[in-house]
Amino acid sequence: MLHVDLDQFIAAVEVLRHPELAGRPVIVGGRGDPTERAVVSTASYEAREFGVGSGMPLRIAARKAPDAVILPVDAPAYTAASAEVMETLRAHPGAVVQVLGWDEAFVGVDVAFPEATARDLQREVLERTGLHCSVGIGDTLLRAKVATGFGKPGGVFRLTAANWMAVMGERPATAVWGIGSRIGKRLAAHDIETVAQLADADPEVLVAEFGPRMGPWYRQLGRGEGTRVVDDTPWVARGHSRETTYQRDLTEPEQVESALGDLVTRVMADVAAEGRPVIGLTLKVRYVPFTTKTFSRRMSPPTTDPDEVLAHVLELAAKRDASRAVRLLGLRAEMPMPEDARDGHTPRRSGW
DNA sequence: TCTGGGGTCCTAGGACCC
DNA sequence: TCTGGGGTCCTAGGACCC
Repeated sequence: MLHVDLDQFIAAVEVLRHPELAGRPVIVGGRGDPTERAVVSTASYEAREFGVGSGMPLRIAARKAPDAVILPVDAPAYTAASAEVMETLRAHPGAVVQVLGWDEAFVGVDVAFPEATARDLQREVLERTGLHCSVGIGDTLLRAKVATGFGKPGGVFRLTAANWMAVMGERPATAVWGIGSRIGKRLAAHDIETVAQLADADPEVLVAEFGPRMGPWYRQLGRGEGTRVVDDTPWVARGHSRETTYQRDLTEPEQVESALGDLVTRVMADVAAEGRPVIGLTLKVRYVPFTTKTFSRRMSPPTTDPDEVLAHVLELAAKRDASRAVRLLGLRAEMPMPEDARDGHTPRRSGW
């Protein structure tokens, strides 16, 4: 299968509609104001030369790349561009498309020369959308996904059982999709540093450290093994959440109450669009010294009434430490899965 | 005057029931 | 002067991804 990943997607969409920005460092994040609390969504390759990357505070990014053009996030524009890209992939004969996000998808094809298909897809996407992409080829979703990184920008790379260890074995375990820095540290505590060491790790050690499910799972990741089928079953969201980092910390109870009302309104708008009730709520509170608490509760019976949800949210909020200023509030509503989406009918995790 | 926003899944521990 | 064992549900927290 193939994994298609648009190059610097958000920045590329911005350059398409602002051609005068081509070749300049472009940073997209927040409301485009580097004095605000926000982070970088995407930096163009020119901006990355200055050490700017995704997730970096916008304020720091502006300091590193003082001449960069900083633009606000325009989600509807990226959603539209993404839809155009995915339609292009689906239009390729025989392609099964599993969308992972705005800028990437797995594409299942049954062909003798996947490199040729990869080049075809790159050309089709470029011709129809003006966007460049990199393509990974693999015999598992994981290998295809990891392969794409070696193809960037604009290239094609293949990773299979035949070359996985040769290419990945000596790299850090965190080079694998699904092993982040935290798990990397816990692995290192057992002298598991590389992909090869993870692949050969003692299963009992991993089970003892990570549990009966995640232990064997991480070992499998080290081997590059996993799903071999692209699943284009439409995604069904398990829930919807909204969160806001306030530009000025909330100190008064009335401020918190009104902010919670806004959150409930936004979350319930998404929930109402789904036509499924709320079966659980999680309230997230980030205090001023950077600490986060969550409060959750099940809803029985399920409800679609925003007023009822608000009453429950206010009860949850009463559990917070009211003496501390609030920097962020988040609310997640969990919804029941539709009958026909149970038991793996919809992919349990995208891509895995 | 560091540290967004939207998702998913797993684990631990306590409550509760039989 | 004794409190097993299995199962499920709930809450809180952690980790990962784009």
